[in-house]
Amino acid sequence: MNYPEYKQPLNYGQVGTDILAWWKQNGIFEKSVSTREGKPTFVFYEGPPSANGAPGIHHVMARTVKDIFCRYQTLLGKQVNRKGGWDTHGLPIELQVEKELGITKEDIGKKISIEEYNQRCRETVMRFKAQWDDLTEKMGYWVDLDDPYITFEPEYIESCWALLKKLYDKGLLYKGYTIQPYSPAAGTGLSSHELNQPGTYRDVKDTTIVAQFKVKRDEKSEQLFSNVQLDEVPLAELYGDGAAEPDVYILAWTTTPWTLPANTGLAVGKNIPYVLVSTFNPYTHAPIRVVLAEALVGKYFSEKGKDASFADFKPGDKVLPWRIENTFKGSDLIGINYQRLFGQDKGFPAFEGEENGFRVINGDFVTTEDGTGIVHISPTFGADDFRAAQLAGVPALLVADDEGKLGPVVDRTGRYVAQMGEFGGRWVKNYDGHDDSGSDYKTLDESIAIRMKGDGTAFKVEKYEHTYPHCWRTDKPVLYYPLDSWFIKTTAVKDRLIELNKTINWQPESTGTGRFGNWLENLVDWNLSRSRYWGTPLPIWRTQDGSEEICIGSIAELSAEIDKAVAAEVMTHNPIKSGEMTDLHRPYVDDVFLVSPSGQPMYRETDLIDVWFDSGAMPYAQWHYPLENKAQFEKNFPADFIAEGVDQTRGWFFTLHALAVMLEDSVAYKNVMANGLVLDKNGNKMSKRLGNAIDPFATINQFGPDATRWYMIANAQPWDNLKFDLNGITEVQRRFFGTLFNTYSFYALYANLDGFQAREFDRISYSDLTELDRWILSKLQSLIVEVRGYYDGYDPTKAARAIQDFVTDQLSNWHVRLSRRRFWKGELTADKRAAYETLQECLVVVAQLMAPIAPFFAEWLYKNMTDGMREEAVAKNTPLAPESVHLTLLVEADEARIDKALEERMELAQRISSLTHSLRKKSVLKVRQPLQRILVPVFNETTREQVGKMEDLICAEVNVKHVEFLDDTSGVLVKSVKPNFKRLGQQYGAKLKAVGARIQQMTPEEISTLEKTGQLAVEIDGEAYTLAPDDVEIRTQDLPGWLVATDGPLTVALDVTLTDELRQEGVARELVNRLQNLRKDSGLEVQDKIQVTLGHQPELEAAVQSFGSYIREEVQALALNFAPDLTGGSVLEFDEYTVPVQLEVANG
RNA sequence: GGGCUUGUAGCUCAGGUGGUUAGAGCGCUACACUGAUAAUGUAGAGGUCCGUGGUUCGAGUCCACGCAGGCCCA
Repeated sequence: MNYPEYKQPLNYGQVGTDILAWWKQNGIFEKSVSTREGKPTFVFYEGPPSANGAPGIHHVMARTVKDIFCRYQTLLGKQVNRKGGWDTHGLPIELQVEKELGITKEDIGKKISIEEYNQRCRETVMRFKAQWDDLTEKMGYWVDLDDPYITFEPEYIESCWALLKKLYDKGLLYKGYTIQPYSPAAGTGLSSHELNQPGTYRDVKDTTIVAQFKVKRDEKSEQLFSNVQLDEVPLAELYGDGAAEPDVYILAWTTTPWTLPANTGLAVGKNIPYVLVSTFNPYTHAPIRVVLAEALVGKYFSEKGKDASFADFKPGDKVLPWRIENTFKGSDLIGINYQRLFGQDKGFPAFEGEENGFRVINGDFVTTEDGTGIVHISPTFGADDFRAAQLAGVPALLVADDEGKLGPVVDRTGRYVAQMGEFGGRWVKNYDGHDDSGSDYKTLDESIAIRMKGDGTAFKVEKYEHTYPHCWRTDKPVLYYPLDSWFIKTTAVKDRLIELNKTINWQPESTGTGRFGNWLENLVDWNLSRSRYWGTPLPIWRTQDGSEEICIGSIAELSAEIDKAVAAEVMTHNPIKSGEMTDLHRPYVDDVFLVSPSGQPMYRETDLIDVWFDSGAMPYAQWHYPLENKAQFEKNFPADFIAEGVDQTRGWFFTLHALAVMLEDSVAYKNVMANGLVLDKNGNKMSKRLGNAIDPFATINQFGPDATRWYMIANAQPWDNLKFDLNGITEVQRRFFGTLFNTYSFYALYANLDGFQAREFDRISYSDLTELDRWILSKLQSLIVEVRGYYDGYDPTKAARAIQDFVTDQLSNWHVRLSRRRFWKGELTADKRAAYETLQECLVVVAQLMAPIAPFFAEWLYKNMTDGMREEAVAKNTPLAPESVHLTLLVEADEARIDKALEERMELAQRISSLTHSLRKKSVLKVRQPLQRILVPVFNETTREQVGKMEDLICAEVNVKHVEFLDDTSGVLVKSVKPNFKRLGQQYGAKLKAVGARIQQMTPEEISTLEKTGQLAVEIDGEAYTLAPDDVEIRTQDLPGWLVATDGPLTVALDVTLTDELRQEGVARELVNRLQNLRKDSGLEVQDKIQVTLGHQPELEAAVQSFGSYIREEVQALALNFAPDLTGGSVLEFDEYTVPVQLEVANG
């Protein structure tokens, strides 16, 4: 047997297992790299996963994408090294350890030492490595698992240090502060993760204030004082005689009144409309004018008070009279100065830069959803505030502490500092748990509100319920508070980041230009600091006062510095030299003290660095570069290709890019694919909690890795979210893999029967092939071009769909179906050889094309198809010499064999066949009943010629004797016209409707005139038009007296006349069919010869009389006789009668 | 709240540069076929192309504003 045969259905899981074992045994992955030694490289970076949890089905998705392009490039002959990696640091690991130990961060250093804690993290982080490795293998992801980079290893950390020092030396590493969520009661900053804990956001009732900020009258603000409206109505008329001109205030709302004394700016939206309103202060009843967003006027002023009499207003009236005086845009207000709410005159401190504060600035976050459309800015207590103020050059209110160090007006315990006048020492919120139950107890917010009411600077004070984040540990409200951090000055290279990003090929493009591009446009400095324990320590040592510092770039450098410290008696000995310190993590680095040039001791900054730095540093650190392996690094930088989930856009994709630009002035990757999420079949996120997570192992086990991968890739484009439905895999398995398997089985069955073995040489020459063979080979070449194009363009979905359509629609359902007789009939003729060779070529090429996506099945198919050819191939070193499809070179399309005309006329044949089948169906004539002819109307020679060439094929497929053509001259065609709107629209524009209607009314005579003379004069609405043939599409509508079917311009008519001969042939074919069934039911092999005896039946006898030899040949009968007295045996059932039959296997 | 993204048949998806009758596969119904048979063929049912406005002779397609889902960021 030349070709292995398999039982139906094929066990795809088993194919995966078997091929995997074979790969391992023969080191195929290693060979796929080593056999490409010296060839051009394709550089791929593995984004390191974290092995502290079990892998999920979405990892199969992401890794399939990676694998596809690495395998494809290998097929192109490139060398693709794939170094694996593990991400080992970070918060999720710490949290997991804390959960398992039942501790919190506060217990670290108390209940458990940092050393023990980090040891636990180190053990935990690789806990699921075995499962990950198992999945990697089973899903067929080829990556080097033996020599991965691991981010917690000293060499890796040392590389990170070296890179940090490079940045430090370039002046790109600095210490500053940002506004972060902070828990005063716990004395610690909170990560966004901690803020996202369930229950942190709670509804609270706070005192809120709409504050009035008094505008300073100057050039900028003059527009608020003198304008048309006000001039028209004398003041006296409004407020009574002798009234002074009212002050103008800007209104701003806050839910945190305690931040008002720290206000230094007001933000407006540039394009938001604002109004100036005359009214009274509801508490002091003083006449005032206020500025607020037009959209929010209704929130503060009732309809009743609109344009009401000001003179009649009396203190105590509920309804405030008001009138709009003027409108402005936000941009008009920017730059206006106002008076500080709690100024030095009221006993509050002066501060640096004060002269630049108390201005109206732009804030792109300002909305008119709530408040007044103007946002009070206190740069030390809000992230937006901080940014907007920084952009506008508005200072923060900072005061000096006892040591002269500047800080915000709230200390780290949550109290106002002493300088804060009458409020000095007050708690911002109740962080110390003091008794606040007394009836005369006032919160700070309330005290401030009372004071402001008295000052006439409060426009509205009310309790308001809103959601506010709380510390998950202390249950106290979070403060947004300035905290020290180390930053990488990414903003310094912003333009270069943007410029180089434009050279990166993003798939999909919108992620690169949109999500990533916008992120770069709005770049802020990269906050590196993390106040944690398990991570890469920041290698910076500082003196107590921060005046001297050093950034360490290697272990050797650290050791040398320690020596200096030992000499200065800051350290007793050098733990690196003594071998005590082999790990660069905390706490060991914290126990290292260095000495500054001026002799001061230096302590390490206790921060760890952002884990994203770890992964972004992998192009360098995976080779322990820049400390060694320069050549290795340069050979593998930048990457040709990376792929991860779209959620990595601001994670790994960014850190890779940022570091590459800052360190190498280069992109880190040339092509990048951002794949979407894997959701459950209803479009919900998968989660273990909801129980809708798919187990990747069970899935691969059940369906095999190939169907799983194929489904994921073919169903939706990788960058779209995938609604993962196991039924989809079943469908892929049945429709695609099932069909492909059947096609192979079909080939194997008959090739083995014939003892046929395909060879690379000694094949039927191309020119001797039939149209059908040349057609599928032409389609195959077109497919190669198409699929290569899709892979080259990083579009695996289209590649998969093209392969799938070729296999199911073209190869299986047309070529093989029409070729079946060629395979099962008679001796191994040249035509039969041609059929085998054609199918063989198609299957081998399909195996290659599908190999990147379905590596196991492709291997199975390739080996089954070519193992018998291997020996000769190896001897002659031909393309089929490699033992594995993954070691081959992807076939190039032979463009000379692409015959577009042939492809077109085959499509015509397919459509004509389909139409004929549908006609048979309508007249209830089964395909087994031969018919005399079909009629095809043709309007031009080309169509006639094309269909003519396909006549035999069409006849065979639809079982008719002839295809006849009907041309125009016959005069029997009834035609119809359809307006060509595209052309008409361009020509007639608005007149198109009338012209179109007129065309649809064209008479047969007019159609004929248009066709013959090439033009037609018509009158529409009294105007004369001349129609050209291109203006319409002419098609056959009907053939009177015939049964017709149409498909666009194509029409087919079927001759349903039955002659005696046709009838007899029909009976003969029925008989063949019944006998074939009987053969099959009797369990005969395809090659068994038989002897048949039939009972007496006139119609059958007549049919046998005329078509005996045909019948005998079809059913492989040596004899076919009638016996009038035949009894027993089987019975053949025909439409109208039954006949006894005896079937014997003939000997010999 | 912002950025990006998706929305077309029961389900999964196609639908260059606008062209009047919006397609495919699966599923469903009916019939046929039965030496690829857990396959195949033919026919049928199934659509406010998320909504509203606009541009246009003409919008699934272009524009604006919304709605819903998703991701990231505040």
